[in-house]
Amino acid sequence: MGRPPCCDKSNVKRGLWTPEEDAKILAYVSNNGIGNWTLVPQKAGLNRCGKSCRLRWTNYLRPDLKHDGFTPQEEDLIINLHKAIGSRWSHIAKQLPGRTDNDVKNYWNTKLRKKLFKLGIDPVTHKPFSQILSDCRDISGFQNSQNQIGSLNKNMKYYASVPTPEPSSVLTVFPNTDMIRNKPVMEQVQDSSSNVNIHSWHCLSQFQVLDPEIIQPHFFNEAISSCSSTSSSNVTQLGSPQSYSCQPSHAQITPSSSFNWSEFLSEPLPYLGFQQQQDRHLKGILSPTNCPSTLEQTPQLNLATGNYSGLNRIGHEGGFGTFDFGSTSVGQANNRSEASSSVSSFVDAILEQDSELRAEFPDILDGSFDY
DNA sequence: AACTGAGCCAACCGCCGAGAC
DNA sequence: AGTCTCGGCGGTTGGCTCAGT
Repeated sequence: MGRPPCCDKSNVKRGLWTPEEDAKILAYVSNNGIGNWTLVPQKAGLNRCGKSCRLRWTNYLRPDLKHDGFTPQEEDLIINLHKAIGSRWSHIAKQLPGRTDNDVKNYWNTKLRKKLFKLGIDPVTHKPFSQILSDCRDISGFQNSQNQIGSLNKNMKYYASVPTPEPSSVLTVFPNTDMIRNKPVMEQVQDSSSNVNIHSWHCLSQFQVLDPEIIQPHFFNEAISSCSSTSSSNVTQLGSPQSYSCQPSHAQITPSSSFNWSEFLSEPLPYLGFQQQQDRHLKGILSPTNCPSTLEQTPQLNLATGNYSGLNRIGHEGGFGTFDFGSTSVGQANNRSEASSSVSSFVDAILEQDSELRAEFPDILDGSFDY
C-alpha cells in the first residue's frame, strides 16, 4: 500500500480564499517554514486540501512575489521565451523574478497573444500570418495547405470571434496565393534598417494583395482541422528553407533526450557584463550566442530592438538543443535598456506605428486588417 | 437601473514523474 | 514489484469587475 490520502477531498473547502485563511497560511509558514504541505491544513487549522494550500502560497502569498503589472521588458522576455520554448510557463516564470507560472500564463493568455495577433503574428508559431499564407503556396499537397489555413483560421476565430463562414470560402484563396508568394515578406525587412514598422506595413500590404472579400475573417474558416494536430509531420518533411511548420513552437523544437530545459535556462551568460542582474538576465536570454545552430531564413521579431530579422536558428529533425532566443546581436542586446526606455513597450510602439500607417494610407489599409 | 458580454485572474483539474510504503 | 500520494506542471474554468447598451 502507498501513503494515506492527504485529506478528505469531499469535505475540504474550495473556492476563493478568505483573508483569515491567508493569515493562517502565512502564520504557519512563518513559524514552521515550507515542508510537507499535506500537514499544513491540519497544523494551520484550515479546512483545505494541502495541494490547495501549496498553490495559494506559491501563486499568491509568497513574500517575494510581485503583484504589480508586467513591465515592457518582462513582456518582451515572455514573448521571446514563448517563441523559443513554447508554453513551458514554469521555465519562463523562472526567468522573471517575482512572477509565477500562473501569472505568466494568465498574462500571456489575456494580453500578449492578442497583442501579437494585432501585429499580424501567429502567437503559436510566432510567424507572420502573411508568411503562413505564403507557406501554403509552397507546400505541395492540398491537405497541407488546408491544415495551415485551418490553424490560421483557428487563431483568427479565437481573437476575432468571427462568425462561422461557409467552408467553401477556404478554397477560394489558393489561386491568389501566387500574389503573396511573389512578394516575400522578409525580403525587404532584412536589408532595411529593420524597423519593424516595415514588417507591419509589409504584412498589412500582403493581406491587402488578396481580395478583401477573401481575406476577411470568413476566409479563415474552420473547415479543416488544426495543423498542430494533423499537419505537423507532413510539413516538417518538406525540408525547404522557405517552408515553415505550422506546429507550435515548442513542438517544433522538441528537445533531444539529453537536453534539459532547466539547465539551459539557468546557465550563466558569461558574454554579458551588464550592471543590473535583471537586465543581464533579460539581455542574456536574447543573445544569439547561447547556442550555435543551423541558420534558416525565418523572419524573427526582435522585441528588444524593434528589428525584424530574417535569420533564425531552428533545430532540424528533432535533434538539437539548438534554438533561438531572438536573433539580436550582443550589441543590440546592449542597447536594449536604451530602447526600452525610449519606447515604453516595443509591442505598444508597433501598434502605434500601425495606427499611423492606417492614418496615412486609409484607403489601402482600412478594412484589410481589422476584424 | 438592468442587462450583457468581454476581460481578467484565482483556483481547480488532470496528468505525469518521483518517491514512499 | 506494485500501489499509491506528493509535488509540479500546463490547461481550463468559475466568478468577479467593468464598460457598453
